[in-house]
Amino acid sequence: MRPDLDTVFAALADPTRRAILIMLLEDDMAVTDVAEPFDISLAAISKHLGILTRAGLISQEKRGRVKWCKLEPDAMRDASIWMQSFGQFEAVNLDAFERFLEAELAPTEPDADRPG
Amino acid sequence: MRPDLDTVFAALADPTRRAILIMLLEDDMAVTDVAEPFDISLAAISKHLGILTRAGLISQEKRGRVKWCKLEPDAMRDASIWMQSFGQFEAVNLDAFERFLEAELAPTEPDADRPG
DNA sequence: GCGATATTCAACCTTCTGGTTGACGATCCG
DNA sequence: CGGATCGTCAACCAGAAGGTTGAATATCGC
Repeated sequence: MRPDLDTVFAALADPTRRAILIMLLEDDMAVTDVAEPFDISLAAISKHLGILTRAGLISQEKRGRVKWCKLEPDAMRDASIWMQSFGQFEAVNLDAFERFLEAELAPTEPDADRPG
Repeated sequence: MRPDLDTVFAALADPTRRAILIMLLEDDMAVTDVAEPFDISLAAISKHLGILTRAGLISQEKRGRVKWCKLEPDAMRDASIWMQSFGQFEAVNLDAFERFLEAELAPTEPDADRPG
């Protein structure tokens, strides 16, 4: 399923949720561990994770009593593509960014498990 | 001034506002002309334009009694970079990637998005 | 000056959002 | 088994978001 841009952008509009996404860049995490650095209730975090899940930005898998949260970058790609239609970001540091990526990606094997 | 990601993403989360941005891709427009294809009041459109302006996504310049709206793609730039990091490059070395992100985004927004 | 046009302001309504707390269903472990 | 841990649910609340309408402000053109 492809959540619409409304849902994705709305999910991204909250700083807590963006912080969660950044945390998940490092590694998959359990709900309790996601909640740890924040000053809000576990229930609130649980809601945020629900919103991120409905937006397709993460997925959640329950193993035992622990629910693991995993980044799902595909949803963001759609939104990213939408934004790029506004194009002309040439002023940005994309040069630096691409050089960085080349350096990072070149040594490793191209990922086989990533659809198109 | 650099509006923060909260403001930009929140502005993008509304379909009316995204439609307005697409219209402005073609050409600068007066407020009344922006409102024309929509089924909501002019006042509502005026509010949307205010939100887009505060997000830095457009600018408004008054000439005579007509206020011209102009696309300002720069604001989308930060958000676009932020998103691309997740959308396309999650397989990269994340430590290095985060340092890159920090360098790109931190100067304007100290740690709102990066707890701990 | 006056009426028409362009846009915003102010007040209001309803719905959504993000937070709380307390109770609950599962699951692990001693 | 029984207690602790993990996570969600339900009810509730304050405030923000998106819409409305009607009045107000500016500017244009005659």
